[in-house]
Amino acid sequence: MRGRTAGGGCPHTSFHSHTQMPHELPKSYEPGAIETRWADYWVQEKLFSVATPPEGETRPVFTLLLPPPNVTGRLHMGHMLNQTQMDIVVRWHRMRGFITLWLPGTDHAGIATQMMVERDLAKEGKKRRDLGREKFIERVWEWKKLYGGAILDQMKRLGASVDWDREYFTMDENLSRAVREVFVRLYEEGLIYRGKYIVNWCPRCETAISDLEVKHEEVAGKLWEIRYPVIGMDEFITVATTRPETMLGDTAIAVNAKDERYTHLHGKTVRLPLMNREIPIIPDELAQPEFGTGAVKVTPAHDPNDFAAGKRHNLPQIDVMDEHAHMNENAGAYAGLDRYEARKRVLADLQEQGFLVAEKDYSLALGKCDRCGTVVEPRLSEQWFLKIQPLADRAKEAVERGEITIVPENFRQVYLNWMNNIYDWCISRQLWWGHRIPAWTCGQCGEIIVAREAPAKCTKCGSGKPEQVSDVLDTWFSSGLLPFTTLGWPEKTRDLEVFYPNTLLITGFDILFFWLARMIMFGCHFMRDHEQDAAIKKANGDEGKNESKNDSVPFRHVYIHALVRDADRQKMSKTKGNVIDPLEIIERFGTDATRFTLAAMAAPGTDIAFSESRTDGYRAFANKIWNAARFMFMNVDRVEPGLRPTLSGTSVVLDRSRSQTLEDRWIFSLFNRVAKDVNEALAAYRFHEAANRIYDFFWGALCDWYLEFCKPRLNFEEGGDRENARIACANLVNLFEASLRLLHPIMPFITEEIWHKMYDEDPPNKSIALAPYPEMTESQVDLDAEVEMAILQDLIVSVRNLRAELKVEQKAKVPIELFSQEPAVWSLIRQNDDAIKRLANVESIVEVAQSKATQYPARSSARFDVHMIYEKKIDVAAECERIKKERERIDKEFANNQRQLGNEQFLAKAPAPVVEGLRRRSQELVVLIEKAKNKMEELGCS
RNA sequence: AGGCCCGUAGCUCAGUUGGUUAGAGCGCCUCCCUGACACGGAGGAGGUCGAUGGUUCGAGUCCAUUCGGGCCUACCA
Repeated sequence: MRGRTAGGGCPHTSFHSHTQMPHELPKSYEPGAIETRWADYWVQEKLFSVATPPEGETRPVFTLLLPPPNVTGRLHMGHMLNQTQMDIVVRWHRMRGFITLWLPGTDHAGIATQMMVERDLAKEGKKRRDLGREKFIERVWEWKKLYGGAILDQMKRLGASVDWDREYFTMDENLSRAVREVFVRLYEEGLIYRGKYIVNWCPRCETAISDLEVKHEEVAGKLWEIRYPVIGMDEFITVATTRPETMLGDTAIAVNAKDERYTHLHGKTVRLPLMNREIPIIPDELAQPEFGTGAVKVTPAHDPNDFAAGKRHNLPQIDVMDEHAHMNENAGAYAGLDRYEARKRVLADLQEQGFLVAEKDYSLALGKCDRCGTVVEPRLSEQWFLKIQPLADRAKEAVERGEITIVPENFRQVYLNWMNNIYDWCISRQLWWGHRIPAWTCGQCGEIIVAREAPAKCTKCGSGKPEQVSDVLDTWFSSGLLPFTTLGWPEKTRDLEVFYPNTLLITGFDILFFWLARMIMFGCHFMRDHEQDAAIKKANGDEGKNESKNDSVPFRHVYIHALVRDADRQKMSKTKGNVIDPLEIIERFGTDATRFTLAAMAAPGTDIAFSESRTDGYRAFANKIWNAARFMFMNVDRVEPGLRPTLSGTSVVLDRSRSQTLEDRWIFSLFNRVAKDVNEALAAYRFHEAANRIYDFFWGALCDWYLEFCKPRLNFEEGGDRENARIACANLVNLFEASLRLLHPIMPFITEEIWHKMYDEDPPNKSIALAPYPEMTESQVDLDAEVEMAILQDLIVSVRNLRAELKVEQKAKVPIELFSQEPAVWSLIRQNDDAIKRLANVESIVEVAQSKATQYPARSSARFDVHMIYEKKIDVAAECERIKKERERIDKEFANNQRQLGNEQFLAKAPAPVVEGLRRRSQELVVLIEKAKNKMEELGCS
């Protein structure tokens, strides 16, 4: 239900019926109902859906991909920060006239989703193997249908202006087809290979995981030294290990060839304790003389370095564990034991048999599964790998050459460092949920067939029904393709032509390598011959810099956002229990206030310590806006019912033809300045600057000064001029409307609500989101007005200041005497006599020919002296104290100025405006010092 | 082991290429329920910018060292 809260009556009923104001607004802003209403409206009206632009389109394009949240996910503060920033940038571009596409979707999240469903199954006492692969996958799809949309629904509450018609899921048929295509092409190009290598294995998830999915944790462990008897000699060789149970799989001892301590043992063998196996001593660089004893055990099946050494020396690989990290039949007497149990027994037995030499405290970086925390076990297994170097080279180049810019810039270096030290990527996972690898094994001859569709028979031996490999692909393999697959690849679609490369990517640094790096690798590889529509590329410009740029990159700009922490700067985590639920915050303060908080705190590169008190403050800001609107409506309804804004392009319309009051000139000047700053801030992702600038303008300038100045003009009934009131109203309405547009990207809901009301629910666009964004109009910047206003403000504040100090009753009006040496100041004060009286609570202003600065109570500025006529016992001591303090400050500054101005080096080297400014200030200071001195004398201060 | 970031008012944070008097929100103190708003208005207190040294006419800002806090990358047994 949209519509005014007052309901019922005709909005244009005449001004005489005082019972019914057309714009009746509640006294305070309640965001809840208003926000959900507009959130629904935006989705239902499909306001942000983008049709494929036809040939010949000449508008600039802005494309942004939503980093797909896991289907299993629930919205957290990180999402909200990310999405708020994206929405701000997206709304801003849309309002600036870009064809703006923001693509939403979710990620199938292999391990996470499988775990969720396995947990459900466990409640029924079942395991996934009880169901079998097909049934299990059906079950996952059911789960996805039921819960998978939750996070996207939550997004709607944030107001995210995405194109819901283009929502994707990484397991959609078209995206899956693209994944198969990519796999096959990479395989055909020789970039994907299969082989038996050591991978990171999670015994709980029962799958291989990539290097990135291993989190290292520094723990206090032990280093055990074990001695192996050298055969045929009365000697032992001692090695050190942190994982003694792996010694069961040792197939050699390595020593460094240059290590003279062991030269005499070259070519000898040792007897492996517990297993009673004879293994050689080999010279290999694996052993570093400086470390430990200089000799190292070699276990090719359980350690990546040992694996490599084993290859060099043709050593057997003895795998002593199974996929659950239990010891297997190769572990002899220890078969069947869990790895840690086996460790205990092995150590005990070694001890007993006299082979354990020492047990030392040792700090080691233990690798744990990112997903479940289980200690990762290096495991020898058959996996699929992506040869990364060729892809990384291009991906590196794209960033080095500036075809992709990264903000904040330090992440550029992080990215390049990583690319420079990259290893092949293990892309196969032993899971059921995910994109199954498009490869088949022939049961007959063992041939591996990689194909887009299931082959009917073996391509080599011709026997029937090859079986598809059971592994699926790493989830990031498919999400790395999204920038082009969501636009229709491998088809050469018009969408690709228009929207690729994406303009921007906003994401967190935590998936810099997982996702961002992979998108760049895949994009540069698969889109290498791509060219964006020339007209659109030109329209987009980037000041012309884009035109020479390569169009294979997945996006032209990257903005990396910070981490949201709790108010005590602690990282939020479920285990710590300090997670702030954004929806709960929204419930309490409103989405707008929450968004504003995140924007205002989002200085690039700095983590955000989310504090509710800030949000509370911004809720007050929303309320302030609401009440300023009430004030405006109240006056419009009284002065000129039915008055609407004169929406004209990107500027604010100032009616300069008739009334040109100082406050109008001033606020319009300021507005334009702010518009300029905000546009610049947003262009540089300086969200906090944009937010603060608008906040200060709206509250500190518009509400605190402009509206106060306007009041008498609007009040024509009390003898005012009705025409003047009309002009004031029109200007106020236009200014307000433009301010709403300026604020809209950050606070979309309240701005939408008020904006519609300004047009009596019949606005020129379906949404303020489709109205143009304000830009600076140079001609409306009015420096004189700004200077004049500053003098008036200074005067008013001075008088308020005196009143507060003398504790003059709030209601009492006092006369003041004013002096200035400048005729211009005189006329300024005369023209604004009424405003000064009202805002400073002054009864009368008497112009005096002689300064009364020395008579208490008085204040001075460089431009005027004001003396208040008020009979009250003066606290001479306190006043002296105040002046003294002020003088100290001025003296210090003056001394500093003189020192600099007396310095020839400074005069010679400092830029002219700085010297100029200092000189001007010095003159002011001389005046101020003189005034203060006189006053002190007058008062008889010591 | 290598790299990165942070340390500014009681709290949370701004302070773009070094340039005149270091800012904001919240909190605190005083006064005011004035017809947009007490989620408000007016005024005020509060900082030797972690420490030391250097570059410079000039440093919160640049450099070095150091202390404290955080993060990322790394196959050293």
